[in-house]
Amino acid sequence: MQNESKRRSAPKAKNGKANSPRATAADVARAAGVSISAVSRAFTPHASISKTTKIRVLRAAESLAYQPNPLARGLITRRSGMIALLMTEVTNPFYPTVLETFAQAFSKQGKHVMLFTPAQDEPLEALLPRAFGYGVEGVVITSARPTAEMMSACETAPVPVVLFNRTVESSAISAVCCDNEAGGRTVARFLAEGGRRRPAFVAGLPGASTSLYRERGFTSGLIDAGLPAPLRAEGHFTFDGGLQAAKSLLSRDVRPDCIFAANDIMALGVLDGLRRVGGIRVPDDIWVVGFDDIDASAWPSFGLTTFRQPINRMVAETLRILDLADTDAPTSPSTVLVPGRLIERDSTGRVPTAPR
Amino acid sequence: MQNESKRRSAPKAKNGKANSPRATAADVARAAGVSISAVSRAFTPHASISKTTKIRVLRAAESLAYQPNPLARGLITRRSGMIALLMTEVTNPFYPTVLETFAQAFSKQGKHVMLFTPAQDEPLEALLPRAFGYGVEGVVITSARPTAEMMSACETAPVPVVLFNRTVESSAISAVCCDNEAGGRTVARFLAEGGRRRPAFVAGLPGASTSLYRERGFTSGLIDAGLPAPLRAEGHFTFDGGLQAAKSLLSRDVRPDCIFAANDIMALGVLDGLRRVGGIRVPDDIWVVGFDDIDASAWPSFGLTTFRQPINRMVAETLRILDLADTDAPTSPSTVLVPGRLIERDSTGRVPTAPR
DNA sequence: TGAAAAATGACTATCGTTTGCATCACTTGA
DNA sequence: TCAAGTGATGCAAACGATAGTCATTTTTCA
Repeated sequence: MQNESKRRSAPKAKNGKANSPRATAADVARAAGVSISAVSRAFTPHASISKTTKIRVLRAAESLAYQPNPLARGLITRRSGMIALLMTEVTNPFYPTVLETFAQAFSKQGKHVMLFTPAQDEPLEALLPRAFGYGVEGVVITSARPTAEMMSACETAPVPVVLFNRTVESSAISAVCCDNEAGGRTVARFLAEGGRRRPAFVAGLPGASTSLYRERGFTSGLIDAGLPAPLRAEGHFTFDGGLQAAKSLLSRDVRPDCIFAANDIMALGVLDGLRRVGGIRVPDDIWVVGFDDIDASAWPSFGLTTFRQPINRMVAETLRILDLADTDAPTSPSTVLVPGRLIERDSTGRVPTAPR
Repeated sequence: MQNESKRRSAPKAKNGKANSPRATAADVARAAGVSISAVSRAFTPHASISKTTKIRVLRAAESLAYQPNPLARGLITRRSGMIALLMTEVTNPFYPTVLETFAQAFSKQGKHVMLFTPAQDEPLEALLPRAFGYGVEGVVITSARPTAEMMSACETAPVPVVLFNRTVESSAISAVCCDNEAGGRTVARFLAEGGRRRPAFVAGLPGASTSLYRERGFTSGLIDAGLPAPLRAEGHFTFDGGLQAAKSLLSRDVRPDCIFAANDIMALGVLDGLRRVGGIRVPDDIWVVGFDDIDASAWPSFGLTTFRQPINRMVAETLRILDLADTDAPTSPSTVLVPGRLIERDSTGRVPTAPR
């Protein structure tokens, strides 16, 4: 006796739209012939409820298209099934991919992503209290340089906070990051083994931890291989910045024979910059290496060799930390470094010895 | 007598984090010496409250860093200050820009974006009730082909729903769209005036309204100009699809002398595809035109002529509709077509007569 | 068969708001 | 001077759930 078909007595709302009256727990209880408590228990994991009544409730709930109201639930449990994602710039194509990966992953857990972007020069730390007000179950900060105020706000946060693709010296807050330093070192070794002798580095924004660590690893890797420290230019993490950096680097006294850019979008700019200058061929004259492995890097026009960040694994690690912090154990904040790997394409020549 | 300094009696939460006890309306009421109702009214526009008590409450609220809890408020008003954004694919760089523009615009109104992406082959219409459960004040559907079930779900929605960059025949639901047909026609006229004679079109996904209308306008524009209907290939809105489409088009009996792709990412693929085939130069032999004007189109390597979608205006129109639908007036759903404009770059030659 | 354990329902308190209603203090006009 | 009108205010009932307590079944297992 399913009574699912005729529930169309929706009265008109004031704005002229049909107001489908969402079923409440009471409705389900009535339909299933149980108490409201039972309904609540049916939707609470590990609650004291028998299998039979649970499925009875769930069946009734389904036929009524009932879902516990997350607002009401969140009001009392303080968890509304939402995760806050703080991000600033999305001009770098790396981040949309990150965003989608997160959205998908959370979706699988029945959680939803709430996006927080600071309005015109709004201080980032102002977003945190607002996010907490919504009862978010966790905060992921990505693509945003954390300030000191921010950090202290994070430490007193009522829910776990994870920095994504950012690290910070103070280890009072968890972070998930590709192993940028190792990445830089890998690139250095690769270029050295390829016989390159005059390296250059294109940095991102000054102060960005990613750029910093990549440069550190790169430089130390070069020195270990007996090469000089790299020439240096800044590219602000943008395509145009990379393009300008390439021009700047070519105007130096010694012309580099390889350029490592702190992210792909700059590396692509570098490639385009080199093309604009006559007589330079990639990879014959100059090798170019990026960092991220965004879609465009694989396009035939570029064929950019790059150090791939394993977004999926990084996201998975982030979820793990968020979940972990849920348990009662006083988890200490951890920094997770996920290894990446070099993807060879046309912008570099073959390394003579077969790479192990 | 501001007592803002000493409120640090935060007890430790079970997971070891400091639990800063968000101030409630009751706290503010106590501090201001008024009732809870007064606090509520102070935060409600047009409420019956005297100026003096209002500022007294607001002052107390500020010193306590109080903000009304959106969850509790949403429970009763059914509006939680969130807007749902339904999107599926973000591989097309057009959409991240859209996303950011929306996030920024809503942020300015004190609203927040909640992202809904269907998990692995989940039906899109299942997302709507979930969104409504969260008390979202509006729904923007973008980058998702609306199904029939979806449409009926939209019509009975308790809040305004707007299709972004999608149109649907049934005009029971509002839509904001670039004028795709006019865009296609503009491109056709441009190519005809440039002396092109053998046009080709690269379609996106079959059934996508954007691709459909662009093609319709393109074809009719060609015919008006005395040209034949275009050759046709499908590119699935992806770079690789465009690349394959280019190859396919070149293998036809008559080789086209211009290619219009339904979006930029495919057009870039087309460019790369043409490059792979020897002896073809752009724009000398073939002109290429895209649609969207994504960042990469302006990169020197591509220099893609394209029809720019005015994202800012489209987003602004969407906000206008959402706001409008808030009022009591029974607004009938409207379809807004925003005009775009052609951006000329290197992938096309100059049109002989100065374009008006 | 009996005792312990598990499941259930009824009830109540709570989460942090908004809001209808009643109240009360004023002003105002006849 | 009094009735009516106006605006500000507080009280208490929602909103839709969860969680705890307690009494009452039902099931489980020696």
